[in-house]
Amino acid sequence: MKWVYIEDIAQYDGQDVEIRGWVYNKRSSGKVRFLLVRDGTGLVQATAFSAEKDSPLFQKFDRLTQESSLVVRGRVREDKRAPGGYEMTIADLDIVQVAADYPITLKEHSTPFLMEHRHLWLRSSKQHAVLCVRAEVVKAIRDFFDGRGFRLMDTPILTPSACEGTTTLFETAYFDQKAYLSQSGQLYNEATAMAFGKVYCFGPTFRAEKSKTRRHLIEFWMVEPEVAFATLADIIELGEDLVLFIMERVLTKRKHDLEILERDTRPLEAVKKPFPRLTYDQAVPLLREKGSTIEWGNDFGSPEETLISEVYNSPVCVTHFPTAIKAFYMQPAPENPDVVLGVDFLASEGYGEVIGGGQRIHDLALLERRIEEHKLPREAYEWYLDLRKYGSVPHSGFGMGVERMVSWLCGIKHIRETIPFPRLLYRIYP
RNA sequence: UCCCCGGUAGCUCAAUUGGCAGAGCGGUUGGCUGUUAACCAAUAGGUUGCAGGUUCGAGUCCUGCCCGGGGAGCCA
Repeated sequence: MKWVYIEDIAQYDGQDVEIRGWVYNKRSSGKVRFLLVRDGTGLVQATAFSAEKDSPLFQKFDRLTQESSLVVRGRVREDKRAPGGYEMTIADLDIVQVAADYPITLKEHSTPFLMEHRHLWLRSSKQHAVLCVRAEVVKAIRDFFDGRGFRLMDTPILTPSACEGTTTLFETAYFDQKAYLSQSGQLYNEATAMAFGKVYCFGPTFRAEKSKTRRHLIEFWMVEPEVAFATLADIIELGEDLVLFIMERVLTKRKHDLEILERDTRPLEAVKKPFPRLTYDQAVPLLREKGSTIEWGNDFGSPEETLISEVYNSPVCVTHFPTAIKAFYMQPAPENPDVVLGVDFLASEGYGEVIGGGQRIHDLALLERRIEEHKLPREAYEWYLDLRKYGSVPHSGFGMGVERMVSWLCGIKHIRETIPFPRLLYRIYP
């Protein structure tokens, strides 16, 4: 008998097939038995009928517990009463293993309990849906950049020095030296961009920040494109196109998962190019008008991001932040060196910053001065300064946080559910 | 690091002013020919996070600690 996956079951209407999976739930009603089977691709109801209640099939059925593994064989038929619209009439079943008391029931559980059982929680339908969306987002990101002639240039995870500060780095032994886990591939991206023109890196990044909010992970995935000769305006457009590309892909290919998540997709469908642009100078009075106490020169906090996303029914691009609060490599605006050519993309519906980036300093003398002002060890940046000695050009790039994007698309409030095994401030298990 | 909240059965939660520690789910047993987190009946299940204190009496009040959740700062 043919082994098929549940996601393909509609193609086998009227045929005998075999499904290999796990018990999601079961119900019995005298001489009828209902089994909800999942196989990783979907859920299907399998039904067993028998005139005698002690039939061998029923005896096997009654031994099954939640999450027991099994092989069921039977005929597929359309049935409106079944969840999913198709049902299998069980001819025979083999038990692979009878599961011990499964801790996660179909009833409510607290977050600490579910996080403790994350390795099992992944089997639940909503977690399954979120992670399918994540996989689709990752695929969309790669398709987007590969389709536009970007070269994937992976940057190292073990690095000899900080990209920005030094307080948020994980330190590790590197034989007789110290190494740090990467918190951004950007500096290396600038080198590969000068070699390949358009590049991106995509991988995990690590920040030892004692952040304990629904928007932060200690280990998260970031995609970072870098484009030689691109200006701030070019990179903003690239970011818009990327966001729209991912959104369209997920809305078409993961529609079913968004339904499972009960995501109202109308706000996502309404997102259009161009996103509203707002300079920092314009944002500050707007925020104060809405009740924020922000002063010119302060960075946005999460309340400020939420306020802005409430004003616009769209993602918003905020640009030209004060030089003092941004990274050392940010290019000052030509008309006003107190602000930089940087951009933050704030997602709609209060999902916060999903993209941050901008134009990098390409002038050697200015970059040297900034490294000094930020009290960074010059010797660690010699290679980086070389990029400004040998054919320096204006260039720009950004970083997009995968988990924040997934959380926005899925309408999931907490970022920890958007990665299979989240690393959090007080949780590294499982 | 700081602020707020919580910890009672396997799970989710109750417990009046400090006065017999309970319910639903899950488990087990039985019943039911179309269930949708099925339903009905019965049943087992407790070091109330840990240590100390107040009291005739503490799940409840006090002190310290541990663990977790939400937020700030910082950021994607």
